Amino acid sequence: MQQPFVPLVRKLEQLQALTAAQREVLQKLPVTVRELAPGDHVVHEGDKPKLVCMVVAGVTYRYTIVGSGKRQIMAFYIPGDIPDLSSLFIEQMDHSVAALVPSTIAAIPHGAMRRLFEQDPLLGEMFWRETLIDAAIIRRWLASVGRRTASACLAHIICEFVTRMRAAGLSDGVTCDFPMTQTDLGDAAGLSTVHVNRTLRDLRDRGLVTWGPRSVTIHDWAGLAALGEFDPSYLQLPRR
Amino acid sequence: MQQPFVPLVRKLEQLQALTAAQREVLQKLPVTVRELAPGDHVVHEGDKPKLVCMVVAGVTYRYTIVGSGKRQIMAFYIPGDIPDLSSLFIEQMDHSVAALVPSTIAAIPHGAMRRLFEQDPLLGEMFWRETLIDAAIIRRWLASVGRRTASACLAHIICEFVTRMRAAGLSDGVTCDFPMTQTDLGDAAGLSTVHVNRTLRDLRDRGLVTWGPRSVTIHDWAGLAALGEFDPSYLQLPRR
DNA sequence: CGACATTTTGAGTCAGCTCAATCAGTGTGG
DNA sequence: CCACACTGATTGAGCTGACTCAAAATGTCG
Repeated sequence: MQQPFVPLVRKLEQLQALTAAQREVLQKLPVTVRELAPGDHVVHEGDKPKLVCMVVAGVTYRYTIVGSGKRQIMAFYIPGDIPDLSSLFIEQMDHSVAALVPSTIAAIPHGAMRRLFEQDPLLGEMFWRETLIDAAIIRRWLASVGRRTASACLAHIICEFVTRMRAAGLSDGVTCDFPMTQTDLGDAAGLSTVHVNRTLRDLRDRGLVTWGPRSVTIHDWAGLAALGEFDPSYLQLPRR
Repeated sequence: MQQPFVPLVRKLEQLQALTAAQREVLQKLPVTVRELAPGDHVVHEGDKPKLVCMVVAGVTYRYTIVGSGKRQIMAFYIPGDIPDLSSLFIEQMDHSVAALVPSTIAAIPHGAMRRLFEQDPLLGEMFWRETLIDAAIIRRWLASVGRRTASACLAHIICEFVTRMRAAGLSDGVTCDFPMTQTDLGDAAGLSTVHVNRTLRDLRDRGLVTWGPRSVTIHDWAGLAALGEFDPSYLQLPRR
């Protein structure tokens, strides 16, 4: 099976190359690999995890349920991401993380992560930076949900996901696995499933994207990015 | 004038007492104190700051402007908060921070912060934790804006602000300075000013809150919290 | 093939929007 | 002390983007 740290190392190295020692320290972290079926939870709201979970393969998402029973998805996580890194410093989960598709995750004990940061504070700062990028993504979503139209919001979500998948080496930037259902997209964008359906049809009718089985193809990147006001700089990816 | 670090030390000590050494190291950080008028900027989107700015007095807010010219406010910051701590690890600002009312901020050079974290990694982790709480707040806003009604969203914002002000020793939990205009609240909640006005009137008519000049009084905390589905645990305040 | 999940469409409704005034509070200059 | 300017709160009226309910069509998978 794939070395679990490959996606993470790849991501961290986008900022700056790791030393051989750093790479080795990472790869020696004690991990427990786990396979998840769609809908299986990584953590539940209210849990007090003693591990952090890194996505190795698949897609997971962060969500919460509000009083009326509605769900708000707050992020999608792809290989290399650590959705619950915050549990290292915030004891109790204030949201849940679950798998969207069959996924592989690697659990690392909190203690091992803490020792890693003591041993190599620069690695600690790199992880801190990752949590800041995660926050920047959420702020973009907030701006989209609060102040953009349904079509702009969905266009932004599509552009962002494909860009991140591309950076992870999982898309060529044109066609991309896209496993979210229309219900998922609605819960991410604060829209009803019906309205997502009509809005996506509109994107298709405008010649921006087409849909395959659990995948998208972007036919007019400039048009889609303009519609979604998507500027990837907040993702802190290397210009390519 | 007030020691600039008093609000920050107070906030950090809510988790655990600082050692005398830690308190001293903090208070020896080189700061430049600056007074801001309402609307003055701490940083602009696109800037590459070389300082971080701590709120000493007043209120600042984080916002971005979307393509249509609409503004989305993404956080309010009160004394003790460091709105742009992320600039330490993310070079370019992807949003702006400005003063809502006459405010005092203290600027600390990035280099001094970095040395602080080297010198005392535990302090570094405390600051990391603060950025994670900031992210948790944004996620709550996302859930509110995406999936709650206008009245619930505004009730949540009010409860959260008063709770944080209380924790900072700036409110008794009943009456609180509340300097946001209805336009500001709309830009925070993703609503129009007109609708904010009607929704706030509704909260008043239900006997939940009354409004003074730049202040609120909460008459029925349980009712307001229930309406806004407000559970303060995500703020990581000590139970009192 | 059957059961279930997902997408699609139609039709009617409504929360929240825009436009347009009006009213109230505050500060400023004369 | 008053007129004026300006900001912010309030109200009315009509509109619309997005919602809900309901059902049909299309996958998908054991």
